[in-house]
Amino acid sequence: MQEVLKALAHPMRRDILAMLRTAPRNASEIADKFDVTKPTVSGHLNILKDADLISQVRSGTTLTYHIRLSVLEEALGGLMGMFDIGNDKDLKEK
Amino acid sequence: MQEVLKALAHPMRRDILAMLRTAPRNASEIADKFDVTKPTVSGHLNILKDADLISQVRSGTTLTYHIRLSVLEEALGGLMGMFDIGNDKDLKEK
DNA sequence: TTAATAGTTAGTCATTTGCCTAATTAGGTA
DNA sequence: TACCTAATTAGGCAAATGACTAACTATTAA
Repeated sequence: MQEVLKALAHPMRRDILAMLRTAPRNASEIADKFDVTKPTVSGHLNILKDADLISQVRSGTTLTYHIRLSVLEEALGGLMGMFDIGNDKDLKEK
Repeated sequence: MQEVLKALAHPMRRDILAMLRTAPRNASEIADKFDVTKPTVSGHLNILKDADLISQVRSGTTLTYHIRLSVLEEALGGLMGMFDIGNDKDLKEK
């Protein structure tokens, strides 16, 4: 969870995840969407990968990135649980 | 949302929020729970306050901190929405 | 094997973070 | 007033972050 929250703390990384939510993309496609250099994007991708929020698949010279939605869901779920938020389970207070 | 996610990225700040979730506390009570100095805790409280995740009420010399759960809920809700997560609304895909 | 392309890693630098100690502010009380 | 306690702000420092340019690795194609 710590890794995931750190990863989510940067807006560009959230935007990368959001664009991968639609479809997988390779590094160049991702980099084109942002006004920074490729190495910078590569760094952000590494952080997302360390948090296990994305996976990569090589095909020739290109690396395609996929979002790992379940990891995101688990982290957010854990956070909600930590604060007892989102329990639609109609108020089953003790 | 940016401020909230930055605030949530530090474990001590999440723990502070979790303890305020149970009941309001003053700065000393909070500081006692952690193995750091008061100024350090005060710094974390400032960051939580900047994110609007807590509010403070003075009573004499003591400041009592309250969690602002709605802010947390909104931020997490926004995040879920950003990734289309947690829509229990039985799959109403377009 | 030489070259071209996709992408990463290495190295540098400025800024931010997180912690500490010391000093200061705010309020209550003798 | 003077003093005590609660808590903050100020200042300093090491480590982490986020960006860049330059150099390197990996794969395909001529």
